[in-house]
Amino acid sequence: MNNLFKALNDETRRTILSLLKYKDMNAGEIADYFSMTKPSISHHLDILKRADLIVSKKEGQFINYSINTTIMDDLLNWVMNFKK
Amino acid sequence: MNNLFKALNDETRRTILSLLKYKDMNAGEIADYFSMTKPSISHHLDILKRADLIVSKKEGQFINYSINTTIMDDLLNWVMNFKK
DNA sequence: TAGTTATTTAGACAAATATCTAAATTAAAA
DNA sequence: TTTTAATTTAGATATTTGTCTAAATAACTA
Repeated sequence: MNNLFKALNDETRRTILSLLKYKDMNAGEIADYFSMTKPSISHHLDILKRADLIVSKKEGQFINYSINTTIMDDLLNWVMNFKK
Repeated sequence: MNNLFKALNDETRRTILSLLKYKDMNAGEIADYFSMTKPSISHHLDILKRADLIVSKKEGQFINYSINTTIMDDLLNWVMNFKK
């Protein structure tokens, strides 16, 4: 749960997730969306990956990222616990 | 959303929430539960309050804290957006 | 093979965060 | 009214975090 909450505690990372919700993107496409350097975005992708919120797959010289919504179930369950 | 995710991104604060889930507690009772100074706990309570996750009510020399689960709905909706 | 492109890794640095001790505030009790 | 108790505020400090530039890695292209 720690990694999950940590990953979600950043606006840039939450935006990345909402981008990937609509379609898979490679690292460069994601970086182009932000006014931030590629290394910074790479770092955010790493944190999202560590939280299992996204999955990466190398395709040629590109690295494709896609969202993993199953991990959201953990969060869903956590929240539901407070709604009785 | 920022304040909410920030507040939840800490094990101590999440534990405080799960304590308050069962019964209201005053600041001292909450602090007694942890091996941490009262000022530190007071700071955590402040962050939870700013995120509207808890509510405080002064009763005599005590300050009673209770959970506000309605704010969890925001989080619930946010998560649901990813589960389509 | 040499050069270009996509991405990450490494290292530095400023800002944010969690914690502490000491002091201030507020209310009850003696 | 003086003291005690509950809690917060203030200020200090070490750690974590987000961002950057420069360098490294890996794969495509001419």
